[in-house]
Amino acid sequence: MAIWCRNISSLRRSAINRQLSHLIAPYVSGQPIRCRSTKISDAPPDIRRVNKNITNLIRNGRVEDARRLFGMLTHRNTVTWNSMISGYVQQREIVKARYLFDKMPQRDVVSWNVMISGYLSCRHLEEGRKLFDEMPSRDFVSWNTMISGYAKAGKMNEALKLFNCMPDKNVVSWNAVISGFLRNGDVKTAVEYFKRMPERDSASLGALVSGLIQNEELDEAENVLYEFGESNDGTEDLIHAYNTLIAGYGQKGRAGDARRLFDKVPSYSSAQGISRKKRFERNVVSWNSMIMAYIKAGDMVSSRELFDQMTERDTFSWNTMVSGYVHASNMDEASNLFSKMRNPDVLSWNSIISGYAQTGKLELARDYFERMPQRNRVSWNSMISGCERNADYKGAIKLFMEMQQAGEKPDRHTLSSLLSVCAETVALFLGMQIHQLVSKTVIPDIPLNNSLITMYARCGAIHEARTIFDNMKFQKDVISWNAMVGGYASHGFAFEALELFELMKCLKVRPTRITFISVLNACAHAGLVEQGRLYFKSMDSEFGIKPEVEHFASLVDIVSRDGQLEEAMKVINTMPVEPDKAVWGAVLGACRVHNNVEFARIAAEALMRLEPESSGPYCLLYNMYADAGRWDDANGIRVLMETNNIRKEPAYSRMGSASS
DNA sequence: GTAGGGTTAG
Repeated sequence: MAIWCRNISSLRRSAINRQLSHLIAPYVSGQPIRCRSTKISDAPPDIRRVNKNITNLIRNGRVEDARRLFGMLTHRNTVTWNSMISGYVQQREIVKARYLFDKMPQRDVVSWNVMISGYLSCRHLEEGRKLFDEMPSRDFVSWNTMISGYAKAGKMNEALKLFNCMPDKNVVSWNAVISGFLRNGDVKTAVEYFKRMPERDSASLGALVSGLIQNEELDEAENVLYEFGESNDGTEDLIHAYNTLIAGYGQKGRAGDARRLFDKVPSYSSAQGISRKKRFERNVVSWNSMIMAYIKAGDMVSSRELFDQMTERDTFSWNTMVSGYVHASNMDEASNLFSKMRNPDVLSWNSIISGYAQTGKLELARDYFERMPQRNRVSWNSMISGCERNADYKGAIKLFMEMQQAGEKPDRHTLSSLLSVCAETVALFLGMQIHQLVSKTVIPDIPLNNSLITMYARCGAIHEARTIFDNMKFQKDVISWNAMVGGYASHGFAFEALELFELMKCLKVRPTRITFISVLNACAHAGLVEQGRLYFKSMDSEFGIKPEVEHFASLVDIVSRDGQLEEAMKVINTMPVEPDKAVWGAVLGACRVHNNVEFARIAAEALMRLEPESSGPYCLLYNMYADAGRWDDANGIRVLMETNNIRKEPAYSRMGSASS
């Protein structure tokens, strides 16, 4: 039988063995361990088999189980030790690995190599190098491990030193240094070394092309593809490399270039008798990549054309096309295509659901959601975030409860949506509970921390928001800053908002249009007229942000609150965008405070045009006329209201008392 | 398919 132990019956009695047999069973010839001691104890010691079990446990992430098995063995060979050490290395448990390494009776070159690679993957370069220098003999792997360790850590000088004094380099050594150059952005040297390589294998060209694409060197990638793609070496995976570049062009929105490359690849190879794998011809990935390129460029017509031409589509092709339509907000085509599918998988269903949910068709989304054969976390998240974005806050919470009942655990996306719900509904208590859930279930990343800040800030818990913000230390993005600056600004902490804004500029965090909305708002509330003007000017002059209508509204607000109503009108008359109700609302409010009836009339009339149903401007103007004793004008407004069938809203009860 | 190095497409 599969497990060999010297004294199997005593082992069997022990609890640990019961556990072990349970967990080893699936990996041993698919059969549970039979506890008939005669059969097992008669079995010959098969270390290879035991080693395999250890490896399998490790492969399934059960290193400690492997360790328990390892500890029970009476016969181990070097491979047993090496496997166990490698298990710890994979788990980054370098101390435990080293303990075994020091304890093992005999080491071979693999033991050293495993240990070295363990140190390198934990970024302990010096320790790795120490072992490398100590080891009695080295093979290719030892050298290459060390070289790639240096290359990955960005220490190309050290990598090259080793590479140059390496007695015999193989293709892996070359690949390691070249990918090191590429990772460090040294494209030129990478290509140079690639050209100098004595031999290349199937991965060399593909790795170079992909590395060049990551360095935004798409044209260079195309050059090397032509120069080296045709040579005898490395042509096996030529289509792979072509596809890489087609996809690369696609991601950069260069659908034309992608197509040019796509057209260079024959649809069918004329070479007969060569295995399909080795022929240079379009495969389904080429087609799918090209379709994606068109979708990325927003050309749904061409992508559909290509899709229709395909003779062999896989689920990926269908899903790409469906999600393309979803992103183009063409839900009719998306669902049309979806209804024609081979087997929609969970991704296909999720595309449709999120498409409907994001476009506000929550009932349709729910309908598909109910019908899908299998749901995953993304399905739930799509529904919840759809509800949140369409202001169905109750629906979002209800779905979350259903999700928990269904046994699906929330992830950062779920929690982020829920925090947005709390922020929108100013539900501080629920928000705090979600915060607890965050602490329990995930390590918050930047977006999730931003959601927390926004939630607390919206709920007025500005100190809580600031605590999260400060705890993020250097892990902030501009959204974190915006959330905090905006939180201060909207709760009347103008000074704190501006202080933070200045700090953010000092730290070279580039503000966005959102930042300036908060900053200008803070200035408006704090009455900082000149500072507000300066900030407004700096938007374009310092940061190249063209002011939009919201910013103009703030500027108008700033100057008109200060009583500079003529100045406000000048801004409105010269601004390049159409003034909206926020702009005129600011003017009207200031006119009321500063008692400027003439400008109030202009502002109110503009508002009446923009919002014909609202009684607000009528009421305000009425009150102003009444206060000024201009009863004719006041009555004129009343008549106008009756003519236009405007009913006063309860919020404006002040007018009722004034008129009666 | 017992352990160690580089690396490639949607």
